[in-house]
Amino acid sequence: MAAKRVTMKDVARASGVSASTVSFVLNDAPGQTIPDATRERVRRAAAELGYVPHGLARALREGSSRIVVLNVARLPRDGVALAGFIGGLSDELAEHGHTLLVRYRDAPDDADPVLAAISPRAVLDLDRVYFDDEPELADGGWVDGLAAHTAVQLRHLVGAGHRSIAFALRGDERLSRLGALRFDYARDAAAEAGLPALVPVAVGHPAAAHDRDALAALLAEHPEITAVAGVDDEAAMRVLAAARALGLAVPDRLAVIGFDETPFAELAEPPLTTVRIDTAAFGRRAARELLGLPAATDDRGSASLAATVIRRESA
Amino acid sequence: MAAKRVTMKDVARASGVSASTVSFVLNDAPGQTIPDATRERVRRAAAELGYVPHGLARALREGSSRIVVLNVARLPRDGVALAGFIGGLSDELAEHGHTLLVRYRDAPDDADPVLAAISPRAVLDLDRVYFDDEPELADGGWVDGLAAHTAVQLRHLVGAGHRSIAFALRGDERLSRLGALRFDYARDAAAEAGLPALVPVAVGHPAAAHDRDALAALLAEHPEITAVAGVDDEAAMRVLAAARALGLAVPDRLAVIGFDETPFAELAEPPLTTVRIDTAAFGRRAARELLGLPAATDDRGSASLAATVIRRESA
DNA sequence: CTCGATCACTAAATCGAATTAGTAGGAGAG
DNA sequence: CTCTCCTACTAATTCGATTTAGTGATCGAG
Repeated sequence: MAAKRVTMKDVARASGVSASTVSFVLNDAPGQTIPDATRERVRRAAAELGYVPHGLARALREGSSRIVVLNVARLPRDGVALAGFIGGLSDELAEHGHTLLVRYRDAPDDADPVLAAISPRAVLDLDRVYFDDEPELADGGWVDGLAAHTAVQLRHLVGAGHRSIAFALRGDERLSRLGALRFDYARDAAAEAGLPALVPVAVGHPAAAHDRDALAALLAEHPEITAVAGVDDEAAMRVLAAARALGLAVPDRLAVIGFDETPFAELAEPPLTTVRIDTAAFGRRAARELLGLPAATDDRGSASLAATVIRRESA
Repeated sequence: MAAKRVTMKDVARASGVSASTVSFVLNDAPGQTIPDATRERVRRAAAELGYVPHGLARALREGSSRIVVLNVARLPRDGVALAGFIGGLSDELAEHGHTLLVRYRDAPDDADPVLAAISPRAVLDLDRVYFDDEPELADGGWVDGLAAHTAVQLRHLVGAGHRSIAFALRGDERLSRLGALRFDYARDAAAEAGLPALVPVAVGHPAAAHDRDALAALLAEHPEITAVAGVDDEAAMRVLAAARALGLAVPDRLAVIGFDETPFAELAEPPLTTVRIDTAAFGRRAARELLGLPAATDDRGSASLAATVIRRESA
C-alpha cells in the first residue's frame, strides 16, 4: 500500500479521455457510444500503467463488493466436511469473479461493524442455518440435505437387518447442535422404518475408560441393540475401540457405521463403514444460490448431493 | 443491505452539529475543542439512531481497513493444526479490534484485485511462507517452529534407543511441500544425533494393498529399521495398519510416532504416540506480529510454542 | 429548413467517511 | 484600545470509483 497507486485519473490522462470514459470502457458499460479505437487506447493505457481498480471505492459507489463471506462461528472447524464445502463454494464463486472469505469468530451475531466494512455481496451464515433457523428449509432437508443423509445412514443398518439401533454422540461442544439435529433426524428415520425408539450413547469423554463403560452400560440396558450409527466417523471409531475393549465382535455382535468419511475410517480395526457426502457439491450449489444464479443443469448436480454408503467391514 | 443506512449526516442532523464534529467526537480526534455536553449529545444521537460507521468509506479515506486476511491457498485445509492456528489468530486479532478472514483460493499469487477491495490491514500468506520463502526464518525454525517440532519427534525415537529410522510421507497433494520440509528437518535431526541417513517411505496410495507392500519393501531393504516417524498422524496410522497386516509387533518390532495429534490417534490399535503442537499459540503470536505489537510477556508464550510428545503405546 | 436521433464524449455529483483549513466570538494581557 | 490566543464549531476537500445529466456536432427524414 506504500507505492503510489495508479488511479483511473492516471489512465484517463494517459489515454486522453475523461475518467468517466475510462470507467465506461473498463466496465463495458451499456448505453455508451465509444468507438473501438478509443476503447483500445484506454485498455492499452490501463495495461501499461498496471491499473488495478480500487475495490473499496468501487464498492462504496456500487453499494457492495465482490466478496462473499462464509460465517462458520460455532460449527466444527476441523473436519473434511467443512473443508470440502469451502472448496466447492470458493471454486464456484471464483468462476463468477467473486472471492470467498471465511470468518471463524465465535460470535453468533453477524451485525459486526468490522464485517460491514467490506460490504460483502452476500453472507452465508452457516451458524444461523444450523443454530437459529430450520436447517431442513435451507440445506435440502429430507430431499438431499443433512436429514436425507442421516436417513441413508440409518437405512443401511435397517437394510442389513438391524431392528434395534443406538446413535453415538460425542461431547465436542462444537458438535452439540449438529449432533442434536442428527439424532432427531435419525430418530425420525428409525420411526419411519417402524423401528423401536433410537437410543443415544455418548462417547468421547476424556476419562480413559469412559467409552468402554458407556457401551457396556448401553448393551446391559438394551441387549437387543445390534447396531450403532455414529454422529460422525470419530464417534463411530470410538465405539469400535470400546467394542474391542469389551471383546465384542464387529459387525457380528455389533455393527457400526460412521458419517462424513474421514481418511481415518479405513484405518480403523475393522475398517469403518461410513457415509460419504460430496460437500463440495453443496458448496457449489450454495455459491450459485448466493449469486442468484440458476441451479446447475448438468448431471453432476443431484447425483452428487446424495449421500453414498462406503461399505467396509464394520457394518 | 436493503435498509436505509444511518450515516454520519443523520447523526449530525439529530445532534445539531456538522458531520465534521460528529467525526471528531466519535473518533476522539486530538486537537479539537469540543465541550463534553456537545460530545455527549453526539454520542447519544449516534446510539439512538443505531449508527454504525461505513467501514468502506472509512477505509477508503484512511487507506486501510481493520481486516486481516489469512491466505491458506495450497496448504492442507482439514486438519486440527490449521483449525487451532486460525482459532488463536482470530481470537488475538479480535482482542485488538480486528477481524480475521480466511481465503482458501488455490492461487499462490495474492495480487488479487478483488482482495484489494477490502484493503486489509495485513495479509498473512501461509502459502508463501511455506512455498516460496524460507520457513525457518518465519515460523520459529529450529527454535520453536516446524523444524524444532520435527526434532522433538525424532528425538523421542532416538531416546527410546532407535538407531535406524524411516520417515512416512503420504501422497496428499496439499501435503507435498510440508512433507518435503518435514523430511528435510527430520533428516537433519537424525544427522545431528549421529544416526544413519533417514529413509523415506510413502503411504496413503489409493491401491488397497499399497501401504502393506510399501512397508514390506522398506523392511526388506532396510531390516535394521526399528522405528517410523510419520509426517502426520494419518501417515503414522497407515503405517500401523500396514504393520498389523504384516503381523509386525508394535512397538517391539517397529515403533511408530505421529505428528499433530488428531483425535483419532488414541483410537488406533495400538494407541498412537504423537507430537502435539499448540497451534493456537502460534496463531496468537502471528496476530501480535501482524499488528506490530510486542511479543506477549506471560509464561504462556514460549512454553506453549514447544512441541510435546503424547506418549501412548506405539512408540 | 427543422427536428429528432445518434455519436462521442464530458463535468459534476454521488457514495460516506476523515481531514484540512478555516471563522466568529470572547477573554485576557499589554 | 489593540493584539493574541483559545473555544466551538464549520464548509470544503479528499479518497477513487461509478453514475447522472448533459453538450456539441452530424446526419437523415419529413
